[in-house]
Amino acid sequence: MNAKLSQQPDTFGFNGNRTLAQTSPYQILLRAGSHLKLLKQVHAHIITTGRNHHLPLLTKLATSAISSGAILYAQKLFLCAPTVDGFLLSSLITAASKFHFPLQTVLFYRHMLARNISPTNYTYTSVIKACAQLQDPRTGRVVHCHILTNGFSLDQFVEAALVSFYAKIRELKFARKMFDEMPQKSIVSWNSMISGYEQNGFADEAIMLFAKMRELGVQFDSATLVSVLSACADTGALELGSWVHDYVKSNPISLDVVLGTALINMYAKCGNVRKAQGVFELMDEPNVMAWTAMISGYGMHGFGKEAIDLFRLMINQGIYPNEITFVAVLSACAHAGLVQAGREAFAIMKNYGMMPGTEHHVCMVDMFGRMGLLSEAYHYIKDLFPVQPAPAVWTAMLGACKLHKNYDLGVEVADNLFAAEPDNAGHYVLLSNMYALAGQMERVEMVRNAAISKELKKPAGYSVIEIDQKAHLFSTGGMPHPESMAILQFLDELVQQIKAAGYVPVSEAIMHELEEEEKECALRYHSEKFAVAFGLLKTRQGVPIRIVKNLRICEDCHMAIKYISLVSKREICVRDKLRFHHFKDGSCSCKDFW
DNA sequence: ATAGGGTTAG
Repeated sequence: MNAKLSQQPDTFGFNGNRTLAQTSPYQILLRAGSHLKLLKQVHAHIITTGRNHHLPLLTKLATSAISSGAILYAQKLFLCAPTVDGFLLSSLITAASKFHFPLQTVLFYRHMLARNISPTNYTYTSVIKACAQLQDPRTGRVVHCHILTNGFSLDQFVEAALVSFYAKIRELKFARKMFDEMPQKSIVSWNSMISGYEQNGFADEAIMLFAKMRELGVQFDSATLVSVLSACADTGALELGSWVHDYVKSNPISLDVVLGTALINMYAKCGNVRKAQGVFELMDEPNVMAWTAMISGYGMHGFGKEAIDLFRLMINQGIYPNEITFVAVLSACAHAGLVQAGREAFAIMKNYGMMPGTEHHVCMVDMFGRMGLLSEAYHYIKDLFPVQPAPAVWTAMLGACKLHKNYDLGVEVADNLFAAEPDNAGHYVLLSNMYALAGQMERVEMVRNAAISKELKKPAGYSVIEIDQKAHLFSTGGMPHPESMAILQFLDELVQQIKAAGYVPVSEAIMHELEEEEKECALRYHSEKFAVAFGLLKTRQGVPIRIVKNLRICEDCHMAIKYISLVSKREICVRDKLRFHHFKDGSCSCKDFW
């Protein structure tokens, strides 16, 4: 609205009283758009012409102020208003919610209740959305009660807002119950539910619900597909992701920047960075998120130079990078060993008014550490003082000490990590390995005792491989795969073959198993070896094998899979917690910076 | 005289 005028504020103004006198105050307000300065001029005009008791004018003025971001101004207007009616309050509520002032939305709602003004379904959608943004379950539930008692629980919009609210406060079971019980499910409620699953880490449920949507013949839209693509990216479901892409191409769904970015992200995280590139290159006007997704995609595949070049191109095109862009760039430099480029990128952050945060620190330490610049990495951490390094920074440093076999420094770093986050079970293997390597057996014992007394369990590693659109999961924890005997037999043969080719198992550092039970299923092989063997058994020669793993790949599996790619003449692509490893002809794209 | 909703990307 008024885009033309709002882009040219200089052309607006009070050029003499004649213009003013001929224009109605409301018209002037509309023309002011969402320019606070102009709005204030109009406000002054309203006052000087004695119209500041006029509620409709004040209402429009207040909502315009909110749209310009001036929530305080709007609140003052409200407090100074001679009278208040339902119209003013509901306008304030919807505007405050729409322009992301959730706290004020709820405050205005309280005013509404205090004045015995009856809310409408419009009011409730805005207020519930605000509660979701605030992550405020209590207020949200109270408002839900108001909805029930006032008879708005069957309103399509209100219901969708409630499903979205419960999903966003991670009450997914309840959200699903509401969703299932809705007699009329709008497309937005489907989308809310699917996105709720995906955002909370339940990608499989998101995909299953989408499957149900298709089964029932429910129409879906671009927002649905965006969430589905994110779910595909989470689980590495390339086949479904590609289906979505094909669907978009052959149906009248516009490939806008959001959908395009979701596609880039999906292809990159499913191992096909060239396809991601193809989507990016076809985008009309990629914004900062699209550029960042592409840079990040290059980075996780080890294409550091491509990432840097794209970043420079982005800057040259006048796209303003944000914090996440810099994480993508620095991480790309770390994974490709581009120390100098990383330093330069880090240095220009301040030109964009940004302070490096934890994730940037982790990237820098990781980058120096991987390249063996341990002392530089360590000084980087020390120079953060008085900022206390986050545990993730110590983890990166510890990994570097292990990689470059500096056990003295490693012990010191491990002590810091243990002190910083004694309850994180994910660190225990790394910690006890480092202490064991340094011969500090009493510290190994300490970690072990801490784990036992706090009943901490290290997260179970698993690997997933998608075959004929079906995901097969291999895990040290849960259920064994139905064909595990045959797979194990094949794997044993495979290991004999790669040993003959020169593979020597990398002996694990002395590992203290935390529990006997774990030792029992401490199978001969990690899950990724199982998944690779299964993939070789189930797919034809020439078909690349793609594995998604939840933890980082270990040195031994990395070595073994290099040899497997050699003897089986197969391309094997493993996505681990941090990055991709493309194995081919006996070597890996990560250049052994696993 | 006045306005307005729930879902989606890095």
